[in-house]
Amino acid sequence: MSSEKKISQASVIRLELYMEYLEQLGREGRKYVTSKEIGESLGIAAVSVRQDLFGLSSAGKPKVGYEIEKLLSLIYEVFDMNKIKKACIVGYGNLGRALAKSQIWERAGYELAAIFDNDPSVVGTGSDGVKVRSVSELFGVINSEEIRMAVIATPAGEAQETARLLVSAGIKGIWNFAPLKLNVPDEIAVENQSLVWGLITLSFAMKDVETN
Amino acid sequence: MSSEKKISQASVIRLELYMEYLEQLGREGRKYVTSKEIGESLGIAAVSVRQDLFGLSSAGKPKVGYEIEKLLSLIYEVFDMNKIKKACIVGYGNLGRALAKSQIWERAGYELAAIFDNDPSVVGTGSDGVKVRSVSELFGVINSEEIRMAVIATPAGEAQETARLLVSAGIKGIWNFAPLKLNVPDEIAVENQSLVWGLITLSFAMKDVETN
DNA sequence: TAGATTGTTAATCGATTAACAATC
DNA sequence: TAGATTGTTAATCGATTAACAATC
Repeated sequence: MSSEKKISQASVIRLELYMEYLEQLGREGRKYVTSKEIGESLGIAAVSVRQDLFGLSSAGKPKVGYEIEKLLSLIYEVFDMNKIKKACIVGYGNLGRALAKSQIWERAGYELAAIFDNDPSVVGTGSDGVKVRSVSELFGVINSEEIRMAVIATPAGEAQETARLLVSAGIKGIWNFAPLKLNVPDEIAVENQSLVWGLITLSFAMKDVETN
Repeated sequence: MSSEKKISQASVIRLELYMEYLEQLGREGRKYVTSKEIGESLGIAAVSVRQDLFGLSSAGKPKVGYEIEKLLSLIYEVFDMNKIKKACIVGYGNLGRALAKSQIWERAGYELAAIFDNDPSVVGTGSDGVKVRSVSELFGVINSEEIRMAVIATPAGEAQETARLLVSAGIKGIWNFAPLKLNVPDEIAVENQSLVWGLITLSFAMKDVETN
């Protein structure tokens, strides 16, 4: 049914940039924007912008450009932002707490439905009405609440075992903050966002610039 | 002086994976590892592993494999992890606090030297001996302490102005958590690690799998 | 030695950029 | 209409994979 072209990982990153930029233009009351303007504002070649939007089967108008509202609808659709999906967090340390309190859930179309932690001293506390439960309840809660996405914010040493447990409970996508490759079945989507790897990547880029 | 080959962004990500894996093998007392074993453990083609290590001018031994300690030294060098560099955080909200308290600094070779925030109610508080200062002190402190790397953990609306200020103070690399493209001079390294973009990327991957 | 594994060039694949016809 | 901009194919570029000689 879906006649969509394949959207590359690089294109996904750019579409996220376009989304923020288009929303900003929308707030300023703009109706249309050209690939040239998007490209110049974001440091991307206009032809790359057109290719990315071509991948969305987007309908721009020659000479006028792309209708901002329509383009945003297509992007929201691609990112599955229109329906509310349930998420849970495993690990309620500093990072887990920051994530729980952040506004990313609403922004991306999620409801934070559960939080799990092993530490008895945090079980029962919570954030905005979501109580922290024991990991022993993880399997049952994910099943009964039909949660399909989970965040791993545990210590690195517990990440692999947590992933195994999550998959057995029916989780289909894992947002992994532990700095290691999770061993999970191919059909499980994993997005790694290890903070330390981000920091190291920046160190590399800074060293690179110096050396030149 | 550096005869290093160009290391691609994709290779950097893989080298981070190798690093964690090699350290684990080292803790288990292993001395050598082959590209085949690294590849199979991390889901990467062995020839890709060899190409990445070739980029490091690494000296493996045919039939034996790569010496783990030597390989790790080369990776630490590439990631500039051997010398302590100074970092600062701008924005002491939930995310800024989680970052300040995390162990990533030591891991990646940084010393968290300063924290800045605009909110008078958090100025003066702090984390592990690092006091939160007013943003009005930012320029002076970065200059006198010779800090060259900064984290932007401010609200998105303040990120661009913060970046401008940081660059004017002499910062050379920015770890940006705001979901937008920062407009900075080309020679400034920027690593974007917007949490909401990570979450959206996962949503896309999950949708992709469903559709197939 | 024979066999396994590296180092490195060549081939393939995919993503970016160029070109340009279609069209508003 | 003329000119600007999109949509889309072709060309280029870079990264991944294949091939295989060197070598331990």
